[in-house]
Amino acid sequence: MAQKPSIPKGTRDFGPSEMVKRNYIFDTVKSVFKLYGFQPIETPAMENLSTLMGKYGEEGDKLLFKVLNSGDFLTNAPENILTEKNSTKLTHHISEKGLRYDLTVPFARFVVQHREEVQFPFKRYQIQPVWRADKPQKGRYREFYQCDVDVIGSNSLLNEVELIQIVDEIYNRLNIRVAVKINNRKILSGIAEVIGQPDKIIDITVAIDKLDKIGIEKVNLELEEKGLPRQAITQLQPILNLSGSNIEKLVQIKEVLKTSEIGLKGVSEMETVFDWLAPLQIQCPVELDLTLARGLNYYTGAIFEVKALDMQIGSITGGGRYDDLTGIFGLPGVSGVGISFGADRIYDVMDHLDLFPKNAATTTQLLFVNFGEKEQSWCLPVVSQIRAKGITTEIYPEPAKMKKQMGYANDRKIPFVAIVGEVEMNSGLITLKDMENGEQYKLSFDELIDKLSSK
RNA sequence: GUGGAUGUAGUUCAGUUGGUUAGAGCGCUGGAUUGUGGUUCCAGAGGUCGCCGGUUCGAACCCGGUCUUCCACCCCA
Repeated sequence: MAQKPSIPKGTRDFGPSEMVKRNYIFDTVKSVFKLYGFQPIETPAMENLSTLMGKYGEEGDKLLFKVLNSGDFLTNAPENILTEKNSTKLTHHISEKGLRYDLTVPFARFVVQHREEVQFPFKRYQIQPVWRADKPQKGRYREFYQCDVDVIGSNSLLNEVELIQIVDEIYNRLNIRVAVKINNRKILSGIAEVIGQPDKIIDITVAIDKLDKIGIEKVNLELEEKGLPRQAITQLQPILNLSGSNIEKLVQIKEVLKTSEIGLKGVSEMETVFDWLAPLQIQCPVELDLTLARGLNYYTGAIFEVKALDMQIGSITGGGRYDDLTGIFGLPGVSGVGISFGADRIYDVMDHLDLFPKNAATTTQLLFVNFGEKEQSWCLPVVSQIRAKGITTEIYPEPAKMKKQMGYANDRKIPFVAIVGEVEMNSGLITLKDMENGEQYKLSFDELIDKLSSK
Protein backbone atom coordinates (compact mmCIF):
# COMPACT_ATOMS: atom_id res chain seq x y z
CA MET A 1 0.00 0.00 0.00
CA ALA A 2 1.56 3.25 -1.15
CA GLN A 3 1.65 5.99 1.47
CA LYS A 4 0.49 9.47 0.71
CA PRO A 5 3.65 11.51 0.06
CA SER A 6 4.16 14.68 2.06
CA ILE A 7 6.85 17.10 3.15
CA PRO A 8 7.68 18.36 6.65
CA LYS A 9 5.64 21.12 8.18
CA GLY A 10 6.71 24.59 7.11
CA THR A 11 8.63 23.42 4.02
CA ARG A 12 7.52 23.79 0.42
CA ASP A 13 8.05 22.49 -3.09
CA PHE A 14 8.56 25.04 -5.83
CA GLY A 15 7.24 24.36 -9.31
CA PRO A 16 8.66 25.85 -12.51
CA SER A 17 6.42 28.92 -12.50
CA GLU A 18 7.36 29.69 -8.90
CA MET A 19 11.05 29.12 -9.58
CA VAL A 20 11.01 31.59 -12.46
CA LYS A 21 9.68 34.22 -10.09
CA ARG A 22 12.00 33.23 -7.25
CA ASN A 23 14.98 33.43 -9.57
CA TYR A 24 13.88 36.87 -10.65
CA ILE A 25 14.25 37.95 -7.01
CA PHE A 26 17.57 36.16 -6.51
CA ASP A 27 18.94 37.58 -9.76
CA THR A 28 18.11 41.20 -9.02
CA VAL A 29 19.32 40.94 -5.42
CA LYS A 30 22.52 39.31 -6.57
CA SER A 31 23.19 41.81 -9.34
CA VAL A 32 22.92 44.72 -6.90
CA PHE A 33 25.22 42.96 -4.43
CA LYS A 34 27.78 42.53 -7.19
CA LEU A 35 27.35 46.14 -8.28
CA TYR A 36 28.62 47.22 -4.87
CA GLY A 37 31.59 44.87 -5.03
CA PHE A 38 30.45 42.02 -2.80
CA GLN A 39 31.81 38.53 -3.34
CA PRO A 40 29.93 35.25 -2.96
CA ILE A 41 30.58 32.49 -0.45
CA GLU A 42 28.65 29.43 0.67
CA THR A 43 28.77 27.52 3.92
CA PRO A 44 27.36 24.09 4.83
CA ALA A 45 23.73 23.56 5.80
CA MET A 46 24.95 22.03 9.06
CA GLU A 47 27.17 23.71 11.61
CA ASN A 48 28.53 22.37 14.85
CA LEU A 49 26.02 23.12 17.57
CA SER A 50 28.78 24.82 19.54
CA THR A 51 29.06 27.53 16.89
CA LEU A 52 25.28 28.00 16.75
CA MET A 53 24.21 27.82 20.39
CA GLY A 54 24.01 30.99 22.47
CA LYS A 55 24.19 33.39 19.55
CA TYR A 56 20.51 34.09 19.08
CA GLY A 57 19.28 34.40 22.63
CA GLU A 58 17.31 31.94 24.65
CA GLU A 59 14.48 31.74 22.12
CA GLY A 60 16.91 31.16 19.27
CA ASP A 61 18.44 28.10 20.91
CA LYS A 62 15.00 26.54 21.13
CA LEU A 63 14.36 27.20 17.45
CA LEU A 64 17.50 25.44 16.27
CA PHE A 65 17.03 22.21 14.37
CA LYS A 66 19.39 19.70 15.92
CA VAL A 67 20.78 16.74 14.05
CA LEU A 68 21.13 13.42 15.87
CA ASN A 69 24.61 11.95 16.05
CA SER A 70 25.34 9.14 13.64
CA GLY A 71 25.28 5.55 14.78
CA ASP A 72 23.87 4.41 18.07
CA PHE A 73 23.55 7.89 19.49
CA LEU A 74 22.18 6.85 22.87
CA THR A 75 25.20 4.82 23.96
CA ASN A 76 27.13 7.92 25.05
CA ALA A 77 24.25 9.45 26.97
CA PRO A 78 24.66 9.23 30.75
CA GLU A 79 22.14 6.95 32.41
CA ASN A 80 20.93 9.55 34.90
CA ILE A 81 20.08 12.10 32.24
CA LEU A 82 18.21 9.47 30.24
CA THR A 83 16.05 8.54 33.21
CA GLU A 84 15.62 12.22 34.07
CA LYS A 85 14.03 12.80 30.65
CA ASN A 86 15.53 16.29 30.49
CA SER A 87 15.65 17.07 26.78
CA THR A 88 17.84 20.14 27.13
CA LYS A 89 20.55 18.28 29.00
CA LEU A 90 20.23 15.22 26.80
CA THR A 91 20.77 17.28 23.64
CA HIS A 92 24.46 17.80 24.44
CA HIS A 93 25.02 14.07 24.52
CA ILE A 94 23.10 12.93 21.48
CA SER A 95 23.52 15.86 19.07
CA GLU A 96 26.55 17.88 18.08
CA LYS A 97 25.36 19.34 14.76
CA GLY A 98 22.50 21.64 13.82
CA LEU A 99 20.99 23.29 10.75
CA ARG A 100 22.06 26.90 10.40
CA TYR A 101 19.65 29.46 11.82
CA ASP A 102 20.95 32.43 9.84
CA LEU A 103 23.88 33.29 7.59
CA THR A 104 25.61 35.81 9.83
CA VAL A 105 26.94 33.45 12.49
CA PRO A 106 28.25 30.91 9.95
CA PHE A 107 29.86 33.85 8.15
CA ALA A 108 31.62 34.99 11.32
CA ARG A 109 32.83 31.42 11.79
CA PHE A 110 34.00 31.36 8.17
CA VAL A 111 35.95 34.58 8.58
CA VAL A 112 37.72 33.39 11.70
CA GLN A 113 38.51 30.03 10.19
CA HIS A 114 39.84 31.53 6.95
CA ARG A 115 41.34 34.68 8.41
CA GLU A 116 44.63 34.10 6.61
CA GLU A 117 42.93 33.91 3.23
CA VAL A 118 40.42 36.72 3.35
CA GLN A 119 41.25 40.29 2.52
CA PHE A 120 39.85 42.81 5.01
CA PRO A 121 37.57 44.62 4.74
CA PHE A 122 35.79 41.54 3.46
CA LYS A 123 32.60 42.22 1.54
CA ARG A 124 30.66 39.06 0.97
CA TYR A 125 27.20 38.07 -0.12
CA GLN A 126 25.58 34.73 0.57
CA ILE A 127 22.26 33.38 -0.68
CA GLN A 128 21.28 30.13 0.99
CA PRO A 129 18.42 28.55 2.92
CA VAL A 130 18.23 28.68 6.70
CA TRP A 131 16.06 26.64 9.06
CA ARG A 132 14.08 27.57 12.13
CA ALA A 133 11.89 25.25 14.20
CA ASP A 134 9.28 27.97 14.48
CA LYS A 135 5.56 27.40 14.29
CA PRO A 136 4.72 28.15 10.65
CA GLN A 137 2.29 30.89 9.65
CA LYS A 138 1.79 33.06 6.63
CA GLY A 139 5.17 34.61 5.80
CA ARG A 140 6.85 32.35 8.31
CA TYR A 141 8.47 29.17 7.12
CA ARG A 142 10.71 26.56 8.67
CA GLU A 143 12.95 26.58 5.63
CA PHE A 144 13.54 29.87 3.87
CA TYR A 145 16.18 31.71 1.90
CA GLN A 146 18.17 34.61 3.20
CA CYS A 147 20.20 36.88 0.96
CA ASP A 148 22.91 38.36 3.15
CA VAL A 149 25.41 41.14 2.47
CA ASP A 150 28.00 41.90 5.12
CA VAL A 151 31.16 43.94 5.39
CA ILE A 152 33.51 42.65 8.03
CA GLY A 153 36.75 44.24 9.20
CA SER A 154 35.72 47.87 8.83
CA ASN A 155 34.34 50.20 11.49
CA SER A 156 33.40 52.89 9.03
CA LEU A 157 29.81 54.06 9.05
CA LEU A 158 30.13 54.32 5.29
CA ASN A 159 29.22 50.64 5.31
CA GLU A 160 25.93 51.39 7.07
CA VAL A 161 25.22 54.05 4.47
CA GLU A 162 26.03 51.71 1.60
CA LEU A 163 23.74 49.03 3.01
CA ILE A 164 20.88 51.52 2.99
CA GLN A 165 21.73 52.38 -0.61
CA ILE A 166 21.62 48.70 -1.47
CA VAL A 167 18.23 48.30 0.19
CA ASP A 168 16.93 51.28 -1.74
CA GLU A 169 18.34 50.06 -5.04
CA ILE A 170 17.00 46.54 -4.68
CA TYR A 171 13.48 47.54 -3.70
CA ASN A 172 13.39 50.10 -6.48
CA ARG A 173 14.32 47.43 -8.97
CA LEU A 174 11.73 45.05 -7.53
CA ASN A 175 9.16 47.85 -7.51
CA ILE A 176 8.24 47.35 -3.84
CA ARG A 177 7.47 50.40 -1.72
CA VAL A 178 9.32 50.11 1.58
CA ALA A 179 10.36 52.08 4.63
CA VAL A 180 13.73 51.61 6.30
CA LYS A 181 13.76 51.81 10.07
CA ILE A 182 17.03 52.38 11.79
CA ASN A 183 18.17 52.51 15.38
CA ASN A 184 21.32 51.94 17.38
CA ARG A 185 21.95 49.49 20.18
CA LYS A 186 24.30 51.97 21.84
CA ILE A 187 21.41 54.37 22.21
CA LEU A 188 19.34 51.59 23.77
CA SER A 189 22.22 50.74 26.11
CA GLY A 190 22.50 54.41 26.98
CA ILE A 191 18.82 54.53 27.85
CA ALA A 192 19.17 51.51 30.11
CA GLU A 193 22.16 53.13 31.73
CA VAL A 194 20.48 56.49 32.26
CA ILE A 195 17.49 54.97 33.98
CA GLY A 196 19.83 52.92 36.14
CA GLN A 197 19.03 49.49 34.71
CA PRO A 198 21.99 48.55 32.50
CA ASP A 199 21.58 44.81 33.08
CA LYS A 200 17.92 44.94 32.02
CA ILE A 201 18.84 46.08 28.52
CA ILE A 202 17.42 43.00 26.78
CA ASP A 203 14.12 43.08 28.66
CA ILE A 204 13.79 46.78 27.96
CA THR A 205 14.48 46.48 24.24
CA VAL A 206 12.19 43.49 23.79
CA ALA A 207 9.38 45.35 25.53
CA ILE A 208 9.69 48.67 23.73
CA ASP A 209 10.06 46.86 20.41
CA LYS A 210 6.35 46.12 20.75
CA LEU A 211 5.35 49.73 21.28
CA ASP A 212 3.54 50.30 18.00
CA LYS A 213 1.92 46.90 18.25
CA ILE A 214 0.53 46.74 21.79
CA GLY A 215 0.67 50.38 22.91
CA ILE A 216 2.43 52.18 25.70
CA GLU A 217 0.24 50.87 28.53
CA LYS A 218 1.03 47.25 27.88
CA VAL A 219 4.69 48.01 27.31
CA ASN A 220 4.83 49.60 30.73
CA LEU A 221 3.01 46.64 32.21
CA GLU A 222 5.52 44.24 30.66
CA LEU A 223 8.43 46.31 31.97
CA GLU A 224 6.92 46.16 35.43
CA GLU A 225 6.57 42.38 35.17
CA LYS A 226 10.24 42.17 34.22
CA GLY A 227 11.08 43.81 37.52
CA LEU A 228 11.81 47.36 36.44
CA PRO A 229 11.28 49.90 39.22
CA ARG A 230 8.42 52.38 38.82
CA GLN A 231 10.83 55.24 38.72
CA ALA A 232 12.83 53.75 35.86
CA ILE A 233 9.66 53.24 33.86
CA THR A 234 8.67 56.83 34.47
CA GLN A 235 12.08 57.96 33.26
CA LEU A 236 11.58 55.92 30.13
CA GLN A 237 8.34 57.65 29.10
CA PRO A 238 9.74 60.76 27.39
CA ILE A 239 12.02 58.54 25.34
CA LEU A 240 9.11 56.47 24.10
CA ASN A 241 7.17 59.59 23.21
CA LEU A 242 9.82 61.20 21.03
CA SER A 243 8.52 62.77 17.87
CA GLY A 244 9.56 64.92 14.96
CA SER A 245 12.11 64.47 12.20
CA ASN A 246 15.13 62.22 12.57
CA ILE A 247 17.32 65.20 13.44
CA GLU A 248 14.80 66.52 15.96
CA LYS A 249 14.59 63.14 17.64
CA LEU A 250 18.35 62.95 17.86
CA VAL A 251 18.52 66.38 19.48
CA GLN A 252 15.98 65.32 22.10
CA ILE A 253 17.56 61.96 22.83
CA LYS A 254 20.98 63.58 23.09
CA GLU A 255 19.69 65.72 25.94
CA VAL A 256 18.29 62.66 27.73
CA LEU A 257 21.51 60.71 27.28
CA LYS A 258 23.94 63.47 28.19
CA THR A 259 25.34 61.50 31.13
CA SER A 260 25.82 58.28 29.20
CA GLU A 261 29.02 57.96 27.22
CA ILE A 262 27.83 54.96 25.23
CA GLY A 263 24.47 56.55 24.55
CA LEU A 264 26.06 59.67 23.13
CA LYS A 265 28.31 57.52 20.99
CA GLY A 266 25.21 55.91 19.51
CA VAL A 267 23.62 59.28 18.88
CA SER A 268 26.71 60.57 17.13
CA GLU A 269 26.84 57.44 14.97
CA MET A 270 23.29 58.01 13.87
CA GLU A 271 24.02 61.66 13.19
CA THR A 272 26.88 60.67 10.94
CA VAL A 273 24.78 58.13 9.05
CA PHE A 274 21.99 60.63 8.41
CA ASP A 275 24.59 63.24 7.53
CA TRP A 276 26.19 61.08 4.88
CA LEU A 277 22.87 59.84 3.65
CA ALA A 278 21.47 63.33 3.10
CA PRO A 279 23.12 64.21 -0.23
CA LEU A 280 22.42 60.77 -1.71
CA GLN A 281 19.36 60.15 -3.80
CA ILE A 282 17.56 57.70 -1.53
CA GLN A 283 14.00 57.05 -2.70
CA CYS A 284 12.54 55.27 0.29
CA PRO A 285 11.96 56.87 3.67
CA VAL A 286 14.68 56.20 6.25
CA GLU A 287 13.33 56.72 9.72
CA LEU A 288 15.02 56.75 13.09
CA ASP A 289 12.86 54.50 15.25
CA LEU A 290 13.96 54.27 18.86
CA THR A 291 11.49 51.47 19.51
CA LEU A 292 13.27 49.23 17.02
CA ALA A 293 15.21 46.68 19.06
CA ARG A 294 15.59 43.35 17.23
CA GLY A 295 16.02 40.19 19.21
CA LEU A 296 19.31 38.84 17.90
CA ASN A 297 21.62 39.66 20.73
CA TYR A 298 24.89 39.94 18.81
CA TYR A 299 24.07 43.42 17.51
CA THR A 300 26.09 46.26 19.09
CA GLY A 301 25.63 49.32 16.86
CA ALA A 302 23.25 50.28 14.08
CA ILE A 303 20.23 48.05 13.55
CA PHE A 304 17.99 48.04 10.52
CA GLU A 305 14.63 46.76 9.57
CA VAL A 306 12.73 47.13 6.30
CA LYS A 307 8.95 46.99 6.09
CA ALA A 308 6.80 46.69 3.00
CA LEU A 309 4.39 49.62 2.87
CA ASP A 310 1.65 47.92 0.86
CA MET A 311 1.29 44.60 2.64
CA GLN A 312 0.96 43.52 6.22
CA ILE A 313 3.79 41.04 6.78
CA GLY A 314 6.76 40.82 9.14
CA SER A 315 9.94 42.63 8.20
CA ILE A 316 11.30 41.65 4.79
CA THR A 317 14.88 42.73 5.49
CA GLY A 318 16.82 43.16 8.70
CA GLY A 319 20.34 43.53 9.99
CA GLY A 320 22.81 45.50 11.99
CA ARG A 321 26.34 45.93 13.25
CA TYR A 322 28.06 43.33 15.40
CA ASP A 323 31.39 44.11 17.07
CA ASP A 324 32.14 40.90 18.91
CA LEU A 325 30.83 38.07 16.79
CA THR A 326 34.20 36.90 15.55
CA GLY A 327 35.60 37.41 19.03
CA ILE A 328 33.50 34.48 20.23
CA PHE A 329 35.37 32.31 17.73
CA GLY A 330 38.76 33.67 18.75
CA LEU A 331 39.28 36.68 16.52
CA PRO A 332 38.55 39.81 18.57
CA GLY A 333 38.56 43.38 17.33
CA VAL A 334 36.89 42.70 13.99
CA SER A 335 33.63 44.53 13.55
CA GLY A 336 31.07 43.72 10.91
CA VAL A 337 27.80 45.04 9.63
CA GLY A 338 25.28 43.43 7.35
CA ILE A 339 21.69 42.91 6.32
CA SER A 340 19.60 40.01 5.24
CA PHE A 341 16.89 40.04 2.59
CA GLY A 342 14.13 37.49 3.18
CA ALA A 343 13.54 36.11 -0.29
CA ASP A 344 10.40 34.18 0.63
CA ARG A 345 8.66 37.15 2.20
CA ILE A 346 9.70 39.35 -0.71
CA TYR A 347 8.11 36.72 -2.95
CA ASP A 348 4.89 36.81 -0.91
CA VAL A 349 4.75 40.60 -1.13
CA MET A 350 5.40 40.66 -4.87
CA ASP A 351 2.96 37.85 -5.54
CA HIS A 352 0.26 39.53 -3.46
CA LEU A 353 0.78 42.89 -5.18
CA ASP A 354 1.22 41.29 -8.60
CA LEU A 355 4.62 42.90 -9.11
CA PHE A 356 6.34 40.15 -11.08
CA PRO A 357 7.05 41.10 -14.69
CA LYS A 358 4.73 39.27 -17.06
CA ASN A 359 7.33 38.06 -19.54
CA ALA A 360 9.16 36.28 -16.74
CA ALA A 361 6.94 33.27 -17.40
CA THR A 362 8.31 32.71 -20.90
CA THR A 363 11.33 30.51 -21.07
CA THR A 364 11.22 28.91 -24.52
CA GLN A 365 10.89 31.18 -27.56
CA LEU A 366 10.33 28.63 -30.28
CA LEU A 367 8.95 25.10 -30.49
CA PHE A 368 9.44 22.80 -33.47
CA VAL A 369 6.51 20.53 -34.14
CA ASN A 370 7.56 16.92 -34.59
CA PHE A 371 5.87 15.11 -37.51
CA GLY A 372 8.00 12.00 -37.59
CA GLU A 373 11.48 10.63 -37.99
CA LYS A 374 12.20 12.13 -41.40
CA GLU A 375 11.06 15.63 -40.41
CA GLN A 376 12.82 15.29 -37.08
CA SER A 377 16.22 14.64 -38.63
CA TRP A 378 15.66 17.55 -41.01
CA CYS A 379 14.82 19.87 -38.08
CA LEU A 380 17.49 18.83 -35.62
CA PRO A 381 20.45 20.61 -37.31
CA VAL A 382 18.25 23.66 -37.91
CA VAL A 383 17.33 23.72 -34.22
CA SER A 384 21.03 23.65 -33.32
CA GLN A 385 21.73 26.57 -35.63
CA ILE A 386 18.90 28.58 -34.13
CA ARG A 387 20.16 27.85 -30.61
CA ALA A 388 23.62 28.95 -31.72
CA LYS A 389 22.04 32.33 -32.43
CA GLY A 390 21.02 32.47 -28.78
CA ILE A 391 17.32 31.73 -29.25
CA THR A 392 15.79 29.34 -26.73
CA THR A 393 14.43 26.51 -28.84
CA GLU A 394 12.84 23.14 -28.26
CA ILE A 395 11.76 20.35 -30.54
CA TYR A 396 8.82 18.24 -29.37
CA PRO A 397 10.35 14.89 -28.47
CA GLU A 398 7.80 12.65 -30.18
CA PRO A 399 5.50 12.73 -33.19
CA ALA A 400 2.35 13.34 -31.17
CA LYS A 401 -0.83 14.75 -32.62
CA MET A 402 -0.62 18.30 -33.80
CA LYS A 403 -3.31 19.30 -31.36
CA LYS A 404 -1.28 17.96 -28.48
CA GLN A 405 1.90 19.67 -29.60
CA MET A 406 0.15 22.99 -30.13
CA GLY A 407 -1.48 22.60 -26.76
CA TYR A 408 1.94 22.06 -25.20
CA ALA A 409 3.22 25.28 -26.78
CA ASN A 410 0.14 27.08 -25.57
CA ASP A 411 0.40 25.87 -21.98
CA ARG A 412 4.09 26.62 -21.83
CA LYS A 413 3.39 30.10 -23.24
CA ILE A 414 5.85 29.54 -26.07
CA PRO A 415 5.28 32.49 -28.41
CA PHE A 416 6.35 30.84 -31.71
CA VAL A 417 5.89 27.42 -33.26
CA ALA A 418 7.82 26.16 -36.28
CA ILE A 419 6.04 23.70 -38.51
CA VAL A 420 8.14 21.58 -40.83
CA GLY A 421 6.55 18.86 -42.97
CA GLU A 422 6.80 17.61 -46.54
CA VAL A 423 6.09 21.02 -48.09
CA GLU A 424 8.65 22.88 -45.96
CA MET A 425 11.38 20.29 -46.44
CA ASN A 426 10.97 20.55 -50.22
CA SER A 427 10.91 24.35 -50.33
CA GLY A 428 13.46 24.89 -47.55
CA LEU A 429 11.14 27.51 -46.05
CA ILE A 430 9.98 27.05 -42.48
CA THR A 431 6.39 27.77 -41.51
CA LEU A 432 6.44 29.96 -38.42
CA LYS A 433 3.28 30.47 -36.41
CA ASP A 434 2.85 33.41 -34.07
CA MET A 435 0.87 31.90 -31.21
CA GLU A 436 -0.42 35.23 -30.03
CA ASN A 437 -2.32 36.29 -33.14
CA GLY A 438 -2.37 33.01 -35.05
CA GLU A 439 -0.59 34.43 -38.09
CA GLN A 440 1.69 32.19 -40.12
CA TYR A 441 4.64 32.99 -42.35
CA LYS A 442 6.89 30.98 -44.63
CA LEU A 443 10.40 32.09 -43.82
CA SER A 444 13.96 31.29 -44.81
CA PHE A 445 16.40 30.49 -42.01
CA ASP A 446 17.77 34.04 -41.96
CA GLU A 447 14.33 35.61 -41.97
CA LEU A 448 13.30 33.39 -39.10
CA ILE A 449 16.31 34.40 -37.03
CA ASP A 450 15.55 38.01 -37.84
CA LYS A 451 11.94 37.69 -36.80
CA LEU A 452 12.77 36.01 -33.48
CA SER A 453 15.69 38.22 -32.48
CA SER A 454 13.61 41.35 -32.93
CA LYS A 455 11.13 40.10 -30.33
C1' G B 1 6.06 26.59 23.22
C1' U B 2 0.55 28.69 24.55
C1' G B 3 -4.52 29.71 22.74
C1' G B 4 -8.18 29.49 18.52
C1' A B 5 -9.96 27.97 13.61
C1' U B 6 -9.50 24.59 9.33
C1' G B 7 -9.33 19.91 6.22
C1' U B 8 -14.71 16.82 0.95
C1' A B 9 -12.15 15.00 -6.82
C1' G B 10 -5.92 17.67 -9.60
C1' U B 11 -8.00 22.65 -7.81
C1' U B 12 -11.85 26.16 -5.81
C1' C B 13 -15.91 25.05 -3.09
C1' A B 14 -21.44 22.88 -2.16
C1' G B 15 -23.36 18.85 0.83
C1' U B 16 -30.29 20.15 4.82
C1' U B 17 -32.07 17.69 11.80
C1' G B 18 -26.91 11.83 11.28
C1' G B 19 -30.43 8.15 6.53
C1' U B 20 -29.93 4.67 0.10
C1' U B 21 -25.55 5.59 -5.21
C1' A B 22 -21.27 12.39 -1.91
C1' G B 23 -22.25 17.00 -6.09
C1' A B 24 -20.85 21.66 -9.16
C1' G B 25 -17.37 25.16 -11.67
C1' C B 26 -12.46 25.10 -13.42
C1' G B 27 -8.72 21.61 -14.83
C1' C B 28 -7.59 16.68 -16.96
C1' U B 29 -8.44 12.58 -20.94
C1' G B 30 -10.89 11.31 -25.56
C1' G B 31 -13.93 12.89 -29.74
C1' A B 32 -16.19 16.72 -33.33
C1' U B 33 -10.98 18.34 -36.43
C1' U B 34 -5.35 12.26 -39.84
C1' G B 35 -1.07 19.81 -40.88
C1' U B 36 -2.94 24.02 -36.37
C1' G B 37 -3.32 25.78 -29.89
C1' G B 38 -5.95 29.49 -27.06
C1' U B 39 -13.01 29.95 -28.33
C1' U B 40 -17.33 26.34 -28.86
C1' C B 41 -19.99 21.52 -28.58
C1' C B 42 -20.23 16.20 -26.97
C1' A B 43 -18.50 12.19 -23.97
C1' G B 44 -15.44 10.21 -20.05
C1' A B 45 -12.09 9.37 -16.02
C1' G B 46 -11.13 10.89 -11.16
C1' G B 47 -13.04 10.81 -3.93
C1' U B 48 -10.43 4.97 1.95
C1' C B 49 -14.83 12.72 2.82
C1' G B 50 -6.73 14.44 6.28
C1' C B 51 -5.43 10.00 9.44
C1' C B 52 -6.67 6.68 13.78
C1' G B 53 -10.23 5.34 17.19
C1' G B 54 -15.21 5.92 19.64
C1' U B 55 -20.83 6.75 19.88
C1' U B 56 -24.89 4.77 16.65
C1' C B 57 -29.04 0.03 13.36
C1' G B 58 -26.53 3.79 10.30
C1' A B 59 -21.20 9.03 10.40
C1' A B 60 -18.54 13.58 5.36
C1' C B 61 -21.86 15.35 9.55
C1' C B 62 -21.53 13.88 16.71
C1' C B 63 -17.15 12.82 20.35
C1' G B 64 -11.67 11.94 21.49
C1' G B 65 -6.75 11.77 19.68
C1' U B 66 -3.27 12.93 15.83
C1' C B 67 -1.34 15.49 11.46
C1' U B 68 -1.79 19.72 7.91
C1' U B 69 -2.81 24.65 6.80
C1' C B 70 -4.32 29.36 8.70
C1' C B 71 -4.93 33.27 12.84
C1' A B 72 -3.30 35.50 17.63
C1' C B 73 0.74 35.42 21.36
C1' C B 74 6.10 34.70 21.44
C1' C B 75 9.86 35.59 18.16
C1' C B 76 11.64 36.70 13.41
C1' A B 77 13.28 36.99 7.11
